[in-house]
Amino acid sequence: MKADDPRVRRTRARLRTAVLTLAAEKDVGAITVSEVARCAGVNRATVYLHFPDVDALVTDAMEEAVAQVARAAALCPRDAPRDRTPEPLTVLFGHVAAAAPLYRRMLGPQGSALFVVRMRERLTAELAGRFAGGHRAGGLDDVPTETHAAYLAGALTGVIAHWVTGDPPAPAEEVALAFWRLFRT
Amino acid sequence: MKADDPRVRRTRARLRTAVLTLAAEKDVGAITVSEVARCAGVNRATVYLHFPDVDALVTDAMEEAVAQVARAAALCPRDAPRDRTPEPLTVLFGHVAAAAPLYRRMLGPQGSALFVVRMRERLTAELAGRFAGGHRAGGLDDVPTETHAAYLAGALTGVIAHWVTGDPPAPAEEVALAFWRLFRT
DNA sequence: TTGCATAATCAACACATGTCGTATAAGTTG
DNA sequence: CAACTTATACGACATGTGTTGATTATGCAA
Repeated sequence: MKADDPRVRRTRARLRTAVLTLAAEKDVGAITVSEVARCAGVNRATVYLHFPDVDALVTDAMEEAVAQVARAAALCPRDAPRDRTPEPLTVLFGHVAAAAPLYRRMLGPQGSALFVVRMRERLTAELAGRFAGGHRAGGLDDVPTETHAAYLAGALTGVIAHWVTGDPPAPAEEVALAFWRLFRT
Repeated sequence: MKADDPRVRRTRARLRTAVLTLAAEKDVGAITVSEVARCAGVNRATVYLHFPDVDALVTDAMEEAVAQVARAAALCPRDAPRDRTPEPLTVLFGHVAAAAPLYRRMLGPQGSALFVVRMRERLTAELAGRFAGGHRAGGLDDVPTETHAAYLAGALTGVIAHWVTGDPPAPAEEVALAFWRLFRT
């Protein structure tokens, strides 16, 4: 199955659009393969030619969102002042706030384990790359890079999950700064 | 549905045992309601009287494991020496190592979002309780307790997830110490 | 343009899900 | 013991899941 075949591109695009359409109007966890196929005007069996299950399908559609988060996180300069949220982090939390219903769904009990895993993996990889070679403060140079990255990726995921499921949700600015303070300590 | 009705207790116990039996011999993510009912010698419809879906069923059976992790995490004295892993943390990572296949499954792509959420929630609650009233170092007293707890709960979850999915898995003491160093920084 | 490769369709399969209404039997209370 | 409450069993239902084999059509290349 060549990814650059026009037919493949067309079908996948249709599926992605269908998922986002459905995700906007109903419980993401309740999206079914049948629905997506129907909504995309594609045969149900065809879906299985591209994705093993509905989770992969949904996650693929979310990939872009996840990538944004990961990139923004990696952009944070680690030596920025403790009491001012760095620009990329503000952007990150703003992005999550804008798509809050989606994140609430995906990170909540109805969410997708695959989504959580991908988000953490992506964050971990991005942060590990950021650490490579560079000196880390606090005598942490002997902590494995990967573990350090996983620690922070988990911390960020945890804060976001707790934030978006909060009622009422705290202001993005506030949470962003709190996270930054915790990170910079 | 009274929880102390002998019939209810019997049925739930049967279901819990059935889940653990099945989990030991096959992919946790592939456990079906039908199977559990069959294995427990209970009618399939009866399962739905107690649990909304298979995730809740599995998570219920795992509750004890999660509780252990949360309790151990909360027991860590925050002023212990930087370069020696505190006892409870050693116990915690040892416990996870012992049940590694289960955690690998539950925290991995095939895992249960509900399990992840419960684990994080439980950790967050336990840690928040630990923070209540106490003074936190590093000028973090103005960071919301809940956010701080969510940060650490996520960090721990992240490190564990990354650890148990590693191939080959790093030694428990090593990861425990790395986590402790990160926490104590 | 003609053929070839293969993506997509279609029908059908066995199985699982979640939800009924009704019947049975276990447990509780008088 | 007898009358009640209600957990469980049972059968049936519409729907979804993955998968398969045969068929149609689309895109590419000689």
